[in-house]
Amino acid sequence: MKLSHFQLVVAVAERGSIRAASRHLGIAQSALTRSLADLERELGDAIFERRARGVILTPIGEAFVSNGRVILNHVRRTGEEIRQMRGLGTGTVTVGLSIAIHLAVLPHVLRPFYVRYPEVRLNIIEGFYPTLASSLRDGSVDFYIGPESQGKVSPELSREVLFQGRRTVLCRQGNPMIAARSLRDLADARWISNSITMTAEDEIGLIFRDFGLPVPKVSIRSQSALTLITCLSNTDFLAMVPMQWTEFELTRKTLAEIKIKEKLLAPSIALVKRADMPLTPAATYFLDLLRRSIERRILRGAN
Amino acid sequence: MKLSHFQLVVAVAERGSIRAASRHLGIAQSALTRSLADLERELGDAIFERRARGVILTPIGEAFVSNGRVILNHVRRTGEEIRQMRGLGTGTVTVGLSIAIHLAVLPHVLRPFYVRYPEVRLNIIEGFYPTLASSLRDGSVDFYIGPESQGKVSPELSREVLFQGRRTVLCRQGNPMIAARSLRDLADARWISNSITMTAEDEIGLIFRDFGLPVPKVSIRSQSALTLITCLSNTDFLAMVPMQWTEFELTRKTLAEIKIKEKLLAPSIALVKRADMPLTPAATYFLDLLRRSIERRILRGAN
DNA sequence: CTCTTGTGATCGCGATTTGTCATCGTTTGC
DNA sequence: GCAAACGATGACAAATCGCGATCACAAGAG
Repeated sequence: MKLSHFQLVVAVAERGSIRAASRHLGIAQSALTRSLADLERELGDAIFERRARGVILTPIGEAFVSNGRVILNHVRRTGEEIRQMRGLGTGTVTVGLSIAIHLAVLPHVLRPFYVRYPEVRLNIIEGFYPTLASSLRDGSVDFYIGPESQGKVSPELSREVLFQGRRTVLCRQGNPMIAARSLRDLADARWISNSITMTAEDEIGLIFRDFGLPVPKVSIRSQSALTLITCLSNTDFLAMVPMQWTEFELTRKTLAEIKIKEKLLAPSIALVKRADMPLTPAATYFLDLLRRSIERRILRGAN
Repeated sequence: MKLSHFQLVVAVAERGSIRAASRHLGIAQSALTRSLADLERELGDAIFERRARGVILTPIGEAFVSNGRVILNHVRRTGEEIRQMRGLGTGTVTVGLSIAIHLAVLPHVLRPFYVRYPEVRLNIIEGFYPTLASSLRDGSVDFYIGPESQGKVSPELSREVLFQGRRTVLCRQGNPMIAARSLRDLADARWISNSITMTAEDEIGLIFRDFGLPVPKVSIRSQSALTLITCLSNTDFLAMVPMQWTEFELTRKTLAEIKIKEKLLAPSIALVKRADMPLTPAATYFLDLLRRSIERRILRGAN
C-alpha cells in the first residue's frame, strides 16, 4: 500500500471514472488502471465496481477512501508544517468562518497575518458548521469558528466555546420601523432569516416565543451575507443578525440598527477542529490572531 | 514524499543509526542512505544530524517523525480494517488494561473474542495511563481501560468514564490482622502500594487521611501484579487493591481479604482512545465485549 | 601511537516499478 | 447502427529502488 494508491483511489472516487481521474492527474489511463488493479490484488478485494459509465465504490472502497482522505491530508500538512518551520512560509491555511466572524474579527487579523506569513495562501470559506463538518473530519479544513450546531459534534472533532452570541435587528435605512424600541413593536413585520443552525424550526420564532410573543412571518431564508444585504436593502423586511453586523463599514450607509430594549441571545460561537492532527504553524498563528481579536473586541465590549 | 520515507525515518530515529535501521528493515544501508538523502533534498532541510556514532533528529526531523508515526499507524489500521471487513479476521488489536480489568473482565471476554476473530492477534499490555499515553497518541495502542490519570488527557485523546473504582485490603493467608474490621485497626501495619496514578503522594495516605487517620507506612511500591503477589505472599504487609482482586482464582488460596467496614473509593476506571482514527472492526468488537462484561459483572454487583 | 570497529557517503549495475502509446471489447444514447 | 465514453491489455521506455563493494571518518582499545 503506497501513498499514490490513496491519491489515485480518492481521485477516481471523486471523479467517478478512471479516465476522468487520469485526465485530472495528468497521467495515462492505462497506468491508473494498472495501479488500481495492483492495489485490489494486494487487498484481495475490489475497491470499485466497474460500470458501463464509470466506476462506483464498493463498501470496502468507501472505507479505503475515507481513511485515505485523512491520511493524505495529514501527509500534506506534515509537509507544510516543515516548510513553515524552515521560515519560508508557504502552504495553505483553510478555515471556515461564520458571517459574524467575517464582519467583526477577520478585518483586523488579515494584515498581521500577512506580515508574519506573506507567502501563505489563506482559504476562507463563509459557511456554517453543517456544510463544513465532513471537510473538518477529513482534515481538508483546518478549523471552523462560528455558531455551534446543536452542542453535538463528531467524536473526532474538538469543540471549544469562545463567546456567547448576541443578536440585533437590522433594517433598510428609511424603514419607518426604525423608531421601534421593543420586540413587540416588530411582531407584524416580515422577516429575513439567516439562521442555519436550526433546520426545522426558525431561530427567530424561538426568540419571539421566549419573550411571549407570537411567531412572526419569515419571508426569506438566506444562506450568505450577500443574499441578506441584497434583500434587506431592497425591501422593508427586517433581519435578526449577529450583533457584529453593526461594525460592518460597508452597510453603515445602507442599513440601520433598530435598538430594541430586549437582550437577544444567540447560539454560542465555538471553535471546532480535528482533535488530533496538530495545526501547522501558520494555522496556529492565524487561530491565535483570531482568538486575541475576539478577546479584545468582543469579550471586552459585550456583556 | 512517500510512505517508505516515513517508515524509514521512523526506523532510523528509533534505532539511532542508519546501519542499525537497515539491518532491522532487512535492506542495504546504501539504499537507506540514498532514500534519506532524496527525502532531505525534497524537504530542503536535514532530518538527521550526522554524528560519529550514528544520527540524531533535527527539530524538523522530530516533527516529521511524530507525524509519521500517526500516518503509518493509520495506514496499517486501514489495511486491517479492510481485511476484517472481508471476513478473514487477521490483524492485531493492541490494548492497555489495568490490573483490575485483567482480573475481573479479561478472563470472560477472551473466549468469545476468539470465536469471532480466531486469527486476530491480541496484544495486551498490563500498564497504567502514563506509560501508555504516547502510544495511544501515535495510534500504536488502540485503546486503554484503567484508572484515569488526573482527569486531564491530551487533546487528541477522548476519555469516557466506565465505572467508579472500589478498593479492598488484601493480606497473606495466616496474617493475624485478618480479623481486623476497621481501617483504624490497620493503621500500624506496613503497606504495599500499587498506585501509579499518583506520583508524588501515595493513594493509601489520602484514603487514611479521608477517614481522619494518620498516614501509614508504605514499605513497597509495586508496578505489576506479579510484584504485588510475590511481596504480599511472603510478608505480613498489607495491600490496598482494586476490589476485583477478590475474584482472582489463582490467589484465593494464598491471599485473603480483610473485610473492613469502611467503603474505600478509588479513581474511576475510564476508557481512553484516540478521538479520530476509528477502531478496526476487531478492536470495536473487543471493546464491546469488555463493555458488556463490565456492565454485567461490575456495575450490577457493586454499589 | 596504531588498530579495530562502527558509522555514513558514493558508485556501478541489475531488478522492479511506473509511466506512455496504441488497441480492443463493451455499454449507452442518439 | 453508429459515435462516444469507458475500462482492460500488451509492448516498450524511463525512472526508481534494490544490492554489493568501497571509501572516509571518528571513537575507543591496547
